Amino acid sequence: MSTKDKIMDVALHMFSERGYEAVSIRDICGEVGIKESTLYYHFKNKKDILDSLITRFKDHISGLLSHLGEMANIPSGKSKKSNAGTSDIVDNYMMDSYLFDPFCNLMIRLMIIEQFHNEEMRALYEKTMFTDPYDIYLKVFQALALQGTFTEAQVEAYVRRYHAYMTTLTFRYLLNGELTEARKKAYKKEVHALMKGEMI
Amino acid sequence: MSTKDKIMDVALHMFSERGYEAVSIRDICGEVGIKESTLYYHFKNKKDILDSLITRFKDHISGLLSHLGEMANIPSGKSKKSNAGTSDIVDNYMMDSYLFDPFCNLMIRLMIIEQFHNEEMRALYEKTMFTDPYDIYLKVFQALALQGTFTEAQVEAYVRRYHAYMTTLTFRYLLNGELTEARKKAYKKEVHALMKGEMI
Amino acid sequence: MSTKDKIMDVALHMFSERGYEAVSIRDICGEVGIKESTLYYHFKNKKDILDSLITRFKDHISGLLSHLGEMANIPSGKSKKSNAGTSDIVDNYMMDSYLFDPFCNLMIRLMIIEQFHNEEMRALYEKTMFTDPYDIYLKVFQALALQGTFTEAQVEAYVRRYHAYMTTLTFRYLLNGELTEARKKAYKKEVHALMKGEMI
Amino acid sequence: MSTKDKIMDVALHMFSERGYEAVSIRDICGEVGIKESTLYYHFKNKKDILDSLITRFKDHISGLLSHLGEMANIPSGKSKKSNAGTSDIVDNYMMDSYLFDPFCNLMIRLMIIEQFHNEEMRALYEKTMFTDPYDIYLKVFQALALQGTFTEAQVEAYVRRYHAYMTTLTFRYLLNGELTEARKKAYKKEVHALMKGEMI
DNA sequence: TATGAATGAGGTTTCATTCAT
DNA sequence: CATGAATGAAACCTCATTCAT
Repeated sequence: MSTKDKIMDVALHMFSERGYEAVSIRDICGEVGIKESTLYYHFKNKKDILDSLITRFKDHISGLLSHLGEMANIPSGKSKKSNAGTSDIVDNYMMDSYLFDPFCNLMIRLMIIEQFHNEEMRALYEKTMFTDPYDIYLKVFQALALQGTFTEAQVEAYVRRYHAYMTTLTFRYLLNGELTEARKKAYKKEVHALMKGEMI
Repeated sequence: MSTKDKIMDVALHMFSERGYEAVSIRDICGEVGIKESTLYYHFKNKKDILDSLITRFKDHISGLLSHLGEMANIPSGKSKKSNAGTSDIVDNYMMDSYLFDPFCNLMIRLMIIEQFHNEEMRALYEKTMFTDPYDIYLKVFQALALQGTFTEAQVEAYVRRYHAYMTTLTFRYLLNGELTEARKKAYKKEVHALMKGEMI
Repeated sequence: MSTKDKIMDVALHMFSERGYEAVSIRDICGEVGIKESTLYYHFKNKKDILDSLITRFKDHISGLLSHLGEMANIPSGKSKKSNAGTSDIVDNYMMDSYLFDPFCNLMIRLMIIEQFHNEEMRALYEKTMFTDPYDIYLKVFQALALQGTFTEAQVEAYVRRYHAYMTTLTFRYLLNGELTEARKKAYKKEVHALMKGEMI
Repeated sequence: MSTKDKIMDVALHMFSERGYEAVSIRDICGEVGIKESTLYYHFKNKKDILDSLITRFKDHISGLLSHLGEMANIPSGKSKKSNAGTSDIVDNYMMDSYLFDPFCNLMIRLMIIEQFHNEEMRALYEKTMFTDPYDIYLKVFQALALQGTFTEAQVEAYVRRYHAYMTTLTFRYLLNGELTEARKKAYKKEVHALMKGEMI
């Protein structure tokens, strides 16, 4: 990993634990193993590290969303197979590539901290934690409705419900202490249980 | 308001916006209108302000819980009237005296920020945002079940669902930007709508 | 003991350990058990405590010296008895009432610390640790010479030697760590041994 | 001289006059001509300056002692010439390289101040002002005894006496006010006079 | 790329002191 | 006598940053 990447990695870990302001350049450099003056070769200033992280996060998110968009455009004439497919979307995209992804998970934590006093962060947080997921779930449930799993009239209520479960479980299990494999597994299992038990 | 209370008030507002570490004694004193040295007459050190806030919060919470405990012991032989009563518990205690309460709301925000690196905060956050509310809802729904609103078998699922809605809405509307009267009203309305629409 | 005396007592203990500047009003008041503002009822300011101590010390010293002066004027026609008497002077005055006296001992320690940067203290230190003792020993040895213990010609050399022993032992055993009874006893014994062994 | 050395030099001068605690970082930096923040580039904290001085002093001392040890091993078959040699040891090592040495002299003053409340300092002070010198004088006088200057039986008494003279004169003339060339000269002369006058 | 050396601004805290009660 | 409340100054130290090498 390049020095620049190492800096971003260490910075994100620290920012997401203690908040941007509470982390010092010294803290970061100490962990990376470079002198403070060296950091300024790679970044204009402290803010620049944060900005780079945000940019990288936005790119990651829009990558995910565009992937998802392509998927949605595939004609749904795929019978049963695609049923599994649609909820796999949630597993693969929402979980594996987003909530469970180390980079994204830490970015979410950082956003949660910063959104209280940073409007840019608030907007991003709102979008990536509430708006986007809702839209994704909506698409998924609409696809499921097309497959006859349930009626179109039920879609909105189901989406709301699913979104509520996912959000609560996320805050409770994924944005708390360290994100271990055990926690991910437990989270996934509980989501699937709720999906089957209360969604039909 | 005494100087000490003013300090705690200002400190909480700032801590809950920017996090404990990012707020300086200078910031607090500037807002309160005292010299920094004066603050140290009232508090041993910066940490002491935080500790005092936490103590006050814990007292507030345990006050609420004990009140609630007394309520639960009142025999439920009150027909329809008490139905309204049980969900009033949620309105009065969970909302008006907790989520909407200016002090508690800011303490929750502060806990959210600090829990990422402070184990004491994490435990308190887990308890006051997930464990305690769940237990409260459980009591309320058990009372409702006794009144025949729904079967006992349904209680657990309903509690889970209600908790999920409440939590998600709380994070989305009450722990975001400023807590206005409009937001509180909207929140209450939406909760009631969900309650009636999806809980029967 | 009056509050004022308690303050002086505590102050002297602290000053003689850590030096005047390094001891704070807070330290003193904390130990005495009063608030800082109370101290200013008894003393004009911090310097005033030190000045009071110095005044008290000077009074003590001049009391000792005038006592000693009276003794010296007593005609020495007392044969053997007065021999013991003259060296009792050293025991009673130099040791019991000066070097071993808790107040004086601590004042000497304080002077040692302060004399490095305080001319008033340097003068007092020079006088009470070198000049005065030398003069006292001189008187004692002159009395001893009159009794024929040794010749007048030897007096000066004996005084120099005795002074050197006393001073060295004092710095080594009495101005070091806590002044315990054991240390005093050991000191006295060693002085007497040297006196007998090397002074004839 | 490097900035770091300049800091240590200035710090020692100030510490040895007013005591470690009473000297502020500001005082030191003002004299050195740097900003306070610069000092923290060279030293971890204030204590680190003191520790560095102590380390340097201990190194210096052990350098002297090991030199002295080598000397002692040289066979004494050198007749009269070596007589002068043995007491030159005292002149060169105890005086020129220790008591008169600007660095050591100031360190001794510092130790005297600090030993009253700092056990590490007390031990160092005891060793370098009483124990080590006694051992050195013992070796010198034993060498002189071998040359027949006096009998072996007299050695211990002579060492005690010499040590007492040296110590007293040191406290009186070398650890008092500024250490001028005149004072050094006077001190040396007086020591030599005593040596010749009372030691035969 | 990386570092050594420096800095102004600001951080938390302690200092001696005052003054009304 | 004693305290509660306040303060300006100064203590030690950390901050992000710069710049020559």
